[in-house]
Amino acid sequence: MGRSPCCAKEGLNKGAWTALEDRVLSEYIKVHGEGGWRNLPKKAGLKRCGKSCRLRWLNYLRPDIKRGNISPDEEELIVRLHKLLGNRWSLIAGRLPGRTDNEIKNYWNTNLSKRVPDQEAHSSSPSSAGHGEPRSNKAKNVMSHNVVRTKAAKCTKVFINPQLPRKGLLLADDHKPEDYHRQQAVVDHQPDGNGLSSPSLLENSSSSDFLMDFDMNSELCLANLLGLEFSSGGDNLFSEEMQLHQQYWSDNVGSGEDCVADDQFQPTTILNFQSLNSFLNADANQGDWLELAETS
DNA sequence: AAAGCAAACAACCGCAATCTG
DNA sequence: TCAGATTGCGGTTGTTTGCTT
Repeated sequence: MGRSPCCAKEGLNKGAWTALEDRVLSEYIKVHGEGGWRNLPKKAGLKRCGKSCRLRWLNYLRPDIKRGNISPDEEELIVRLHKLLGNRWSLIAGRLPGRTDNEIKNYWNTNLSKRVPDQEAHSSSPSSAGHGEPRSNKAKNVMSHNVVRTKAAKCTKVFINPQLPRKGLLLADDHKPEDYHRQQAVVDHQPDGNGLSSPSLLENSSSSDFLMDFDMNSELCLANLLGLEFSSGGDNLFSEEMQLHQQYWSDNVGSGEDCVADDQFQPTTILNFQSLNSFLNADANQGDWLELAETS
């Protein structure tokens, strides 16, 4: 019943890897490079499943891996990223050079999940079920209820239409009302040294809608983001809005709440409607006010 | 010293996403 | 376009290690 195994199990080694197996795998990958995991064991002469080889390489044998001694800074970053992203270990690991998703996951489950406030542990960490609950409790991965998440997409622009009492923000392209007139002024962006944008006014229009491009560099480390500030581009029509966004980001992104980036941390801005409501003094519903405009 | 227990961590498994022919 | 193959991710489990009694 069920799906067939990923590879034939007969005669394959399981359990801990030996030093010899490690050496064989490392040597093989040095020569042939990563990839082709399914056939790798046969070619390398290992009695292991391809998945097992991949895991062993990625988590332990790769030369650029740091292991153990997670620093307080890293720890803090893990906590914040987890609050932001939930149990998306690979994404979290991607922000911590040299750390693997498995290590971070283990570290979280054995150390951090016990320390973070109950509220968070329960809302975003299914594996926090480790608090005395049986291991067989197969909690599925559930995102924090207050985190909005989308498919990965390069989304950089948030449109705000103040004419719809601070809730007119746009819907995703698919759902945009036909009568919507995008008369926004356009705020251009000039990436600064942090890879962030420094919006500047390009064009104005009779409407006070505007477009802001956060343009976070895909390589931007969250550590940079946590302390980010927008430059408002001087006194202009949009200063107030800029300040609101700056306030939002420093209040919420900075603390890791109610905001999430896409899978590659590509330029994506997703604003939780409750948070936005609170600072826009609006009463929007999800989908009422937010648009992520795909730019690629 | 030994048994019991819990914590830590390495590895496995199933599923989903992505790739490829 | 689609089905099968492959890869990657995250939850779970098994084993080892260290502490306590």
